[in-house]
Amino acid sequence: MKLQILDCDYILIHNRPVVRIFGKDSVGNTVCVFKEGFLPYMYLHVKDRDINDVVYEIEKLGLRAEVTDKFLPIGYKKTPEKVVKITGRDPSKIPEIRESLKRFGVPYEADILFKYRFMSDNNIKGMNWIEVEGTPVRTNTVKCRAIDAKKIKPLDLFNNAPLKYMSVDIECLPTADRIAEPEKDPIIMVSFAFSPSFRNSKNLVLVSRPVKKQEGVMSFGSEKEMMERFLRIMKDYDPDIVIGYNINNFDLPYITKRLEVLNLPRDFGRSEKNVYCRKLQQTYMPYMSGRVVVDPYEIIRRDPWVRFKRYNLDTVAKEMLGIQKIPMGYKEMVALWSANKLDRVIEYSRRDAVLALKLVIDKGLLDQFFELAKISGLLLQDSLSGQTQRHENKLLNEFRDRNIIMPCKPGGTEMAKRISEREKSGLKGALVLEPEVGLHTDGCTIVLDFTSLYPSLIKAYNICPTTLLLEGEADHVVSPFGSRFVLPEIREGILPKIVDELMTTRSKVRKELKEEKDPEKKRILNAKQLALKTMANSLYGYTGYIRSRLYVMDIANTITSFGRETITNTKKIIEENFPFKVIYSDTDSVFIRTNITDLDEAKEIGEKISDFVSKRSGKLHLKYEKTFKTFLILAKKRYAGWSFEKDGDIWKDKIAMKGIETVRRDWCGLTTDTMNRVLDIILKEQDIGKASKYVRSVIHELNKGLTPLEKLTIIKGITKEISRYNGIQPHVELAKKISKRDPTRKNWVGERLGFVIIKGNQLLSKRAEDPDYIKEKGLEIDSSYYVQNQLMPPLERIFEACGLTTSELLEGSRQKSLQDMLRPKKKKSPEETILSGFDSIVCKNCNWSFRRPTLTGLCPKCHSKLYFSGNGSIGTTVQTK
DNA sequence: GAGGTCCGGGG
DNA sequence: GTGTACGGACCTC
Repeated sequence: MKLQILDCDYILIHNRPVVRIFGKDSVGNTVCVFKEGFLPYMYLHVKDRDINDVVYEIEKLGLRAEVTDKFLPIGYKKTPEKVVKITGRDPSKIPEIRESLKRFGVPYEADILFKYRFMSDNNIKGMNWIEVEGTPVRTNTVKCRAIDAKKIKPLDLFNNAPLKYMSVDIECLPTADRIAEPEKDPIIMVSFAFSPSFRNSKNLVLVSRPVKKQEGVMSFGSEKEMMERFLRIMKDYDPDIVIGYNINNFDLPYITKRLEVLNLPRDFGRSEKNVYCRKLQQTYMPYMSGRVVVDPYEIIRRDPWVRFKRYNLDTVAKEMLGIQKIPMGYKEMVALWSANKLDRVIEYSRRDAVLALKLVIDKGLLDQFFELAKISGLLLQDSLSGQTQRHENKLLNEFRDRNIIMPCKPGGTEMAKRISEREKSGLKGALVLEPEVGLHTDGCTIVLDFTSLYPSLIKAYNICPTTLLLEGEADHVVSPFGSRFVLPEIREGILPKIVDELMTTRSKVRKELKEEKDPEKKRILNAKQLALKTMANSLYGYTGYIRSRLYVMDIANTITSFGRETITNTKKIIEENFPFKVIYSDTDSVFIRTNITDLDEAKEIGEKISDFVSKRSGKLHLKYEKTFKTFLILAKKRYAGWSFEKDGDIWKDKIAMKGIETVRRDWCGLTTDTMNRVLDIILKEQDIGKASKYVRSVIHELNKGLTPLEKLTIIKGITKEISRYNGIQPHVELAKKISKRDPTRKNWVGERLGFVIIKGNQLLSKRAEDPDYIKEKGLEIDSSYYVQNQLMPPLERIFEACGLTTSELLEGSRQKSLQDMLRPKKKKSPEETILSGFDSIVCKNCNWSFRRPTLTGLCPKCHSKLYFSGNGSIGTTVQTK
């Protein structure tokens, strides 16, 4: 029998663990595989004691202990060490054993989840396929077919088994003016959406009170009856994937609590184990045995590729699917329920369930997680959470193959040590060169970057805890940071091996992707190459992550030091061999200012430079990324440019921005609009005079009161009781005012308030006013507030970088030509070194030169702790003996 | 620029 | 369940 692994757990039978693997066969049947005979174990590195004495003492405790040879993970050693392997019986007793054995030495692998220990040792990975030989068993512990496995063998199959997806959404009836609480407030509706359909229905709404008979609606006499049906639908449809928008932090915890209150069972997973939500700090973690709980909200919010202003279902569904929620305030819902007018509430609820399902299925939200599970070996449910676990599991597997043992997660004392160590010596990050601030318009600015710089460095220099030369001698590489790593001929590092495998597989997958025609397979291949990239790129982060099992500061420092050296060298190579200047660089990219105006020519030169540098960079590859026809840089990590990328034969342009936000929640629409327009004029027309004139016209309209109130409205939410706010905040003050005017409006928690600042002598925060009230009373807005607090701060920085002072911008004293604009006008402040034209400014103190006076008038160099001052030494190969 | 605090989604 | 765990935006110094 061939099965794809969906979930795994264990139970104790006669005091011995039995592993259960929940799998799907190729036609979608669920099968649970039972495997007996596997026992939990851990290792102990004995310190200051005779190892045989320790074995004897552990055996006295009734545990199996044996001496075995293992490599310790940190520091290169020619030969393995003697460690004790301790085998237990009940996995849940291991933590206790671990603690009691700490007096003998350092425990290793004593906190590996039992299921992952089993999976790792049997080469079984989440979402991968296995071949099982065994006999059927009768059991009432799992609610699907069960077999007792004699043999389990991993298989290499590409396709995925068909899965059943179901989304759930509940509506509750708050009995007070606050978010519903499961202890008190009933569930009034449960809606579902199914893929594939459930008894020919794509969706279904349950209502806890009688309603007229209609398609797709089932009504009940009470909440309890409705929830009983909920449980039956779970059982009958038997989903593999349970979806819900914010299901992790709302619907599922609510349902489980409510079932408890109603005295109903909570075993709607695939086994006898109850569904539960483990609370950790602020958020919950779901557990539903044999199934996977998927929260599109959490996935979308964490996706680095998409950014939305808000992440509520309405916004997200509109942006991603082009479908919105049915508009309804929660108060309206309560009112409609009281009035027994339920048609719209039912459709509202149904839509929510449909949208959540559509997000996951139509947008392929799980594709990448399937692949991440296959690569890391994690179960699908766990692959949904962070990078840390993925790397830990991957490393555990790789370590085991090479007879290396894995450290435990850091405990309290170890963490304290790490924190103080980090505070003392610090972790130096990437190199960000001081940019040549200003508008660059004479020629194209070419951007080149190193593909996967950190993974490439790990590979190129064999950087790994297991190759770090701490003592003794062997042929090695010295990093700019000063750490030594043995050459791969002596010992290939694990990190380099992982990175190599990830990168090699990725290029293979990308090749397949290009040739593949089947859209379904294409989708999987694309998800796979993205997952491989994610894994490769985040491995560096894991080494520097303070809670990592393999936290070695020298490793993280070594990687970044090589990175800094690479960038420094690249800048040098380019400037020595080409007539261009590197005007900015961040981590793995260089920005080159040229005098070339033709896009194709710029691309050609960019590629020529990339090749030239790549040839001199060993295993590293610099590649042409894009061209900016005009480029405006304000500061490190803050720039905008008129970017051109070639799509086939056509150049596609857009305004690209980094660190210059035009959209921010606490900015009004006017700021966003003005900034976008200003950047457009500056970059596309290169007319700073026109841009500044535009700003003045905006201010003029504002002063005359012609700007629509909607453009001036700032929205902020009230999240707690008004009385519990300490400071004075505009939207809170406004809420107080409204309550005073209309005493019926007093519950504000959860409301989002739009306000406009009006004229007056009071404190600013007290001058926030409701836009409707302003219209009604004809109040005057505080235009100077909008100029000073909303418009000017972001605009000032842009114009300042273009050589225009604030007063010039506001007064428009002199119409300027572009040439004039590029010359910073002489300012009278004595701190500033004054220059004209394109010469640079030199700081007397540190000799650093830059092109424009900075906003503060102080040298950016002397004030920031930068890395590149003393770190220029070059990694060289040292031969010993 | 560093360090601390708040808040998200859901009804 | 052999685990204990966010992260981004914003504000202040």
